[in-house]
This record gives sequence, C-alpha cells and structure tokens, in this order.
Amino acid sequence: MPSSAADPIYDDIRAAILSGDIAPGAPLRQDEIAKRFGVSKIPVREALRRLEVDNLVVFERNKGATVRHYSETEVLQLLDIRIALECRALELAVPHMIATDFSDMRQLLREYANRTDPAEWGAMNAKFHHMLYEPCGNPQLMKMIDDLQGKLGQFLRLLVSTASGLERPMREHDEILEACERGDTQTAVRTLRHHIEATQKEVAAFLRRGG
Amino acid sequence: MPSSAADPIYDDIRAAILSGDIAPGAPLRQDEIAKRFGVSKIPVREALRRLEVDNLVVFERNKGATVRHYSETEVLQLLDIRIALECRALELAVPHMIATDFSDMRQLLREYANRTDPAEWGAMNAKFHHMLYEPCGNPQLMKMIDDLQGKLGQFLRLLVSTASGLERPMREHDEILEACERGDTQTAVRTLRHHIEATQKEVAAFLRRGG
DNA sequence: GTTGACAAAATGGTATACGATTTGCAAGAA
DNA sequence: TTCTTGCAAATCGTATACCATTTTGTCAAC
Repeated sequence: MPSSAADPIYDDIRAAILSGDIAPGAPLRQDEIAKRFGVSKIPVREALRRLEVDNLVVFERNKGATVRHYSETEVLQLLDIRIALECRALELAVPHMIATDFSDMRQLLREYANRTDPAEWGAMNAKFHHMLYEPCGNPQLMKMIDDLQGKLGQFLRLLVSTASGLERPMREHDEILEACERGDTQTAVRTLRHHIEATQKEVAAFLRRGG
Repeated sequence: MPSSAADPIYDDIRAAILSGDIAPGAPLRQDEIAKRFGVSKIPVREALRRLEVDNLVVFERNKGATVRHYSETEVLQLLDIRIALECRALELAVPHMIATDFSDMRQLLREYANRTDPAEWGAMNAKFHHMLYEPCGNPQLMKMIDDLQGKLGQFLRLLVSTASGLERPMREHDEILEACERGDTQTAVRTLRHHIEATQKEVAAFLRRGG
C-alpha cells in the first residue's frame, strides 16, 4: 500500500528520467501527468517536488518542472563523488565478502563478457559494481551509490557505445575481484579508483569532442 | 522570489529539525503548520514530502509525517559516509588552497580555542571542516557534506558536551592544517580520516553507554 | 478499576475550483 | 517581410471543500 498517490508517480517519472525516456530539458506538464495517472495535480506536484530534491528536475515559478540538465563539469564532479563513495564502500565490503559473493561475481563477469549488445553493458556494469559494495553493510551508503549510478547512467550508456569497448573495464573488473578474493583491500580499492578515474578521463574526452 | 509557498516552509522545518528544535519522533501537524505560515495544507504537504526525500521525516499512511529517528547503527553508518566524502573533498581541495585560505583557517582555529561554551564548538567545528573542503571546487560534493553534517549535528552536539573536550580534535585540526600548508595531501587526508574515525569511536562509546 | 464499544473530533489525503502568470498566435504597423 | 501588440488558451500555484482513516473521549458492562 503506497503512502500516497504521489508514490507511484514519483517512481515512474524517476525511472523515466534515469532511463533517458524523458530527455533533459523536457517540460513535465502537471495536467498531462495527472490525467495519465488518473489523479489530480496535487499528488503530481508532490512527486515533482520530491524529484527536485533528488536533483532530477528543476522548478521555475509559474513555468513548472523540467528535467534537469547536467553540464559537462557537473558530470565530472559526480564521478569525483563516485570515487569517494565507491572506494569507501569497497573498503568496508572486502572484509565481509564470503565465498558465494566471489562465485556470484565471477559468474556475472563471465556472462558480461559474452554479451555483444552494448546496451546491456551499462546494466551489467552497474550490477557488478553493486555486488562489489553490497557486503559493506551500509544501506544508506548503498542508496547514495545507486542514486549516483542512476544519474550517471545516461551518460555512461552513451559513452560505452562510442568508447574503447569492453577490454579495459573487463580487465580492471578482474583485477579488483582477484584482489578482493585475496583479501587485499588496499589493492582492490586502488584498482577501483583507477578504474573510475579512467572512466572519468574517457567522459572528459568524450565531452571535449562534443558529446 | 521563492519558487512556491512551500519553499520557506521547507527551509524553516528543515532548520528546526537539524537544530534539534523539533525532537525525533515528533509529529508534524499539517493544519497547525499551515495556519502558522498562513497558507493551506497543499504547500505544507509539498514541503514535508521534500523533507522525506531528505530522510529527515517519515510518512505513514493516514498518520502524517514525523521527524525521523536515526538509530545508533545508522549514525555510525553516516560517519562512514562522512569519511568517504570528506577525505575525497580534502584530497581535491589541498592542491587548490591559497594563502588566504590558510590564514582564514588559522584565524578560525584561534577563535575556536578561546570559546568556552561547548554549544559554540559544534558550529565552529562544522565551519572549520567546511573551509577545509571548500577549495575542492565541487559544489555537489560540498552540498552532500553539508547535508550530512546537518544530520549528524544533533548527535555531535550532544557528544561534544559530554565527551573528552577540545584537546584531541584541536590537535588534529592543527595537524591537518599544517599538512595542507606543506601541500602534503597524503598526510592531510590520513589525519582527517583518523580524526573522523576517532569521532566515530566516541559516538559508539557514547551510544553504548545509552546516549 | 479495567476493559470494550461506540460516537465524536481531529487529522490526513486528494479532487475541484479559481486567480495569476506565461505562452502561442494572429492582426496590424514599420 | 519582419517586428510589435494584444488577446486567448494553456499552464501553474494554491485555497477550499470533502471523504477516509485514525485518534480521542465517554460510558456501560464486567
């Protein structure tokens, strides 16, 4: 039972923005959304305001809400935050990993390597990273990481289809996982850090070329 | 010009929760708030929903909003996130610090040491940390750090008045600042990390004794 | 005195209604 | 043609109104 009629609206629009179904800058018409969900504007506005706090939409007085556009600089800054959160999460997670964690991740990486559709890479990449950090036992940290992943999703999806491909990230994923299995937290974290910094450089280059 | 009537309500209640003026678990009556601000319930609900996304209030269907209560575990987890964000911010900030940054921070630390009222320590501590990270040039990261600081504020305020006092934190603040002046990012970050971990241990001990 | 049932009051959630602002468009002037 | 100007439609923001649910208070039965 949802706490209110705004909940499903919030979830739906959120997903639509994160998946890229609604483009940045697109206006979010309250009446249209209200009709679509069969409710009045009140819960729609509530949902949009919540998305505003999430930094996914922007409000302008008497103009309503539009999907927020992240500038190149802001995307790079989000990646800096990713380094902060994910390195810490991995550091906390490694000591808690057990055998099934390793085998599950190995399994995922094998499947990953066999996929040829770049559209799937983004999701699998996100899933692998999520599994890496899950044992950290800090739900609030996990939520922040997932939120960030969502915001960056659209850019990374774009990137992965144009950039160098799977070779580098796959090798780094293997290195990270191996370090985790050895219980070598230091190496795992350092490798993860380089992994994200490499992504950061690719994004920077991609954007310089006018993404 | 505020984007809507919900804005000042959001800001006010947010401040009241963060400052501890409204205790955790306290109900937030929509009609009462609406009357106090001279508006209807609609903008009040919007404001409360935004606070829910901020994780500051909790909604229960047909019971309305109450101020969220953080468990002991969650407070310790927030401190883990603090380590992640602030160490990264400091790492990014050190290379950008200039002479006036150092002198401003030294100035603050001197004032800090002269204050005898524990109630002021929390604010000055927050300010010093904020100044440390500001040069990182990442507004989104700064916002996350400040939000976290706000959430932890009430606990740290409680703590500082009961715990060991100023001696340890002050010494560590000096150490961090000196490392920054030398441009020794490694040492600065490592010291900051120990600094926050020490706080974490004190909070853990405080909570064990039934804070 | 305690418990249970029921009515009354309070509170929450949302649809409707309406004034305010912006936007789109057409008609006329340069 | 291109640039104003003004009006109509669309859209937004919020007060009012209303029903649903929860809480509170009362009173009788045990």
